[in-house]
Amino acid sequence: MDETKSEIQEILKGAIRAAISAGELPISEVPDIPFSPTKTPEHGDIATPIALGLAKTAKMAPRAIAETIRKHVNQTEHPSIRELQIAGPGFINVYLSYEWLYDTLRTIVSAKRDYGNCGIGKGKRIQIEFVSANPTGPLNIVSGRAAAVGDTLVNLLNAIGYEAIREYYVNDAGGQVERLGESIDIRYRQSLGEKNLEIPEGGYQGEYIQEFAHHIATEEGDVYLKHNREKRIALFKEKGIEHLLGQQKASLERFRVNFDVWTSEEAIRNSGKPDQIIELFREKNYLYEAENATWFRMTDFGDDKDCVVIRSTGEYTYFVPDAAYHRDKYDRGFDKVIDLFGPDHQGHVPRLKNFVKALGLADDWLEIDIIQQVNLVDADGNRQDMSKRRGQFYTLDLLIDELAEAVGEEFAVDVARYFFLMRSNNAHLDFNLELAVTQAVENPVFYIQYAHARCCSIFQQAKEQQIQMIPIDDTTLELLSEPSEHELIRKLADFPSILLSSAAEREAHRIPHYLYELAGLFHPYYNKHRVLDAANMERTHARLVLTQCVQTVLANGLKLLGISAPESM
RNA sequence: GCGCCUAUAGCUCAAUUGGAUAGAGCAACGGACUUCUAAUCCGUAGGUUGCAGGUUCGACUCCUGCUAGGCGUGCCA
Repeated sequence: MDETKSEIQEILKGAIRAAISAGELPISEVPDIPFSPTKTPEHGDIATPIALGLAKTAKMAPRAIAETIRKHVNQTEHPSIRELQIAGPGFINVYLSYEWLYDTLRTIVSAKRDYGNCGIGKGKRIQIEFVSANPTGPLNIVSGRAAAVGDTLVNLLNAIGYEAIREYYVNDAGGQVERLGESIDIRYRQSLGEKNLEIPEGGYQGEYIQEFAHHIATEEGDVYLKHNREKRIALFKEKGIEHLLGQQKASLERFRVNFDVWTSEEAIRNSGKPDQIIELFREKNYLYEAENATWFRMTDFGDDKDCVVIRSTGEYTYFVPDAAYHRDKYDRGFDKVIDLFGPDHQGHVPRLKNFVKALGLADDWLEIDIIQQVNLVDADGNRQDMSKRRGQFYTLDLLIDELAEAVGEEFAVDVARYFFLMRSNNAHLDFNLELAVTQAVENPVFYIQYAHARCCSIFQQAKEQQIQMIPIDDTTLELLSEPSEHELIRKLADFPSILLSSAAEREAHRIPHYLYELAGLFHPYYNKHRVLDAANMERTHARLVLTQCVQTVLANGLKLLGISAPESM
């Protein structure tokens, strides 16, 4: 399709050039030819608003310009153009020869699993960091959204020729995990019968902490009481991280998200890189001392406030290991890194970017994308706060469990992933668990999967009727002459550009919407026309090719989303 | 106060770099299984794109102001 587009561009440019020479178009330069999307087949295969754009400089009516351009296209010289039509305020609608549709099918059949992919990324290495939840509790549905989106983004980037990997930053250092250790300690001692203990301010109230502490108490008894409090907290912190991180890993695996690299904040802190960075910043005179702390001159980088990098206690704030972590990413040779953040870390974005700049790295090396929040709403539509510390949240596992009861385990993951992936990243998502479960059965993902299953079923039937597939070159594709067939093939032809723009603009949700539209063309076609017809084998073979192509594109798209493509339902 | 995100059909959401008549699903109503799978199809109905201006051939999209909600905003991450 890209080749066809540039061919059309050249033809139109030639026509404009000829019109200028003939003195019929008073402009000095031949412009680039933009294309506008054709929403309906009535707008042709390709459409351009070029005449509208030239109206001002040429001081002519757009339709008159379009007419002039059309006049200078010698159609007999260009068999790829079936018809040029001028429509609306002055759009030039290009109807291509049907041959391009059949070429699309040939392309799909030969590319198969690779159809839609391209090499634009040239093998450049990209790291995407996402989820990166604190190891202080189970993953909630917010992390589920991030996991689904990040995972798909990596698939998309790999499909367009990058070498992308998934990375998870484990915040196993700092105040939060300290509170975790303290909270386990309290629950542990309570479990052993100690009274008058309370979870401290900022501690973790969730039941899972009680259960875990109780488990330690019953399994290992009071052996930890022989240590002093500080030592106990350190031990419990370590035990807690191991336990909760293990839980998170299991949840992610169940959700079909497999990270390539897990990086520990503790390890970064101990690597010496934070100290090197402080040293570097000091040399560059980015730091100063005030109020007993060490500050970074963020205002020199355009921020309105400076920020503390070394607390009065002597500890680094999270900025330092974070900057060190990004330095580490750079040292590992990534051409680009993408961080997916939640909106609660939005304030961190300009600062992290400034730190990266202070390290001397290029501005566009680090990209930070925000995935908007997921709000929990009750049956009346009222928002409920989620708080890991207070123990109020819905876990990803609970979501999948509930969905699994309605539709089974495999489809539960499909439904959940689709649910998160169909939204654009900056849509604030109101989540009602009850509704999600009752609507699971009506989830649009089944519409897509069912279309795929139907394709498979046709081939199953063909096999039973002993209808053999024949080579595509021996197939009379011209028999695919129904408008609905042309529309289907046009949609199939869109896939590569949808994939590309979806990856390039980090808009994973376009894939689910595209697949839904494709299924939405296939189902009516299936209902109206029969593929297998013993009385018309020539057409049967042509339609089998079309069916195969629909199946291929659906399967390729679903694979990008990490959603299964069932052969029967 | 300042910064970011959001506001589209009763509900949940789409709409490619500014393009032609703003689209789906759910919910409502009426139809279609002796058929390659009815998790499907066909039809009806549903809109001042939060409000007010501006930019231009053209605005859901860009700019300004306003309203409402969410998030963030110097030693939590």
